[in-house]
Amino acid sequence: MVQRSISHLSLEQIAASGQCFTWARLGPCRWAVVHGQNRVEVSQEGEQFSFSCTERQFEEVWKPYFDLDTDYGTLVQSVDPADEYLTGVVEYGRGIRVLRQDFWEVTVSFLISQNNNITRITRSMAELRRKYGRSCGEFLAFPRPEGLAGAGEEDFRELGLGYRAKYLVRLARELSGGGLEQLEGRLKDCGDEEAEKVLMGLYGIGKKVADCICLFGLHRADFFPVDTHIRQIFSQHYPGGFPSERYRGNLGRIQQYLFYYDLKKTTGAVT
DNA sequence: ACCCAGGATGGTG
DNA sequence: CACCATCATGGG
Repeated sequence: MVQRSISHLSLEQIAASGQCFTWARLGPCRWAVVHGQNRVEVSQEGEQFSFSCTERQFEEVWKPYFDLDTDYGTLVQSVDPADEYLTGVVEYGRGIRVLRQDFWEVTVSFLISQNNNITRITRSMAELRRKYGRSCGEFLAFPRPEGLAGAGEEDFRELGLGYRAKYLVRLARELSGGGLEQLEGRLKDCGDEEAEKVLMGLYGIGKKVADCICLFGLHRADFFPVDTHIRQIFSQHYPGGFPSERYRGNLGRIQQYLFYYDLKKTTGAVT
């Protein structure tokens, strides 16, 4: 058991932020989180957290996963005080962080996410894990490409993937047998622009999904995925353009604050 | 019944 | 190049 005091971290907010689709709620302030072959149960009371793991696992796996080496306090302070909208947005989502998730799982998540809603994405990811997951001790880890490569389009449609089923069929087969490791290796040597281009070369992955993969799966903090929510925000609050340069180095995190706020607003959680 | 959802693809002008 | 119909399917 590891106990830590951590600021700028709300499990509740992150779980509802639409960046990860595989957390399981265990209680009011308690979540089960799976990352690769690791699983942890985390509970939160204010800024007090307890993780069901060893110190070593915390340092090596969960500290990076929760992006705890990034100073969100400084980031929050860097927000332009004259920008009342963004100031409110960051204040509202003060517990948001951008997780450092697994590349393959993020790729599948956001491949499925296109023209889809978060509830359905979450359900499809759970079904994929339930049907094709690898047994990993007491829990199921998300399947690797090999675990999905045997499935056909109809198999994925049954899980609610709809027309995206054919994308996943092809992706899983292409990245089986070392293809995934090869792709990850190649992406390491790429700059941001190049990485985005490489990902867009995959069937079913366009610019927006590629940007999500770069941000959430490759941990490249300057990607700023523009989806329907962000488009709406831009037209409503930044008709003259968003001040990207000011937030260079943290554009992805700023994007996540904006997205989260807009997401809650449309569900009526923001007054 | 209608519109929307963390869009991408393939075809057309 | 820029548009645009189409793609499944559940949520609100």
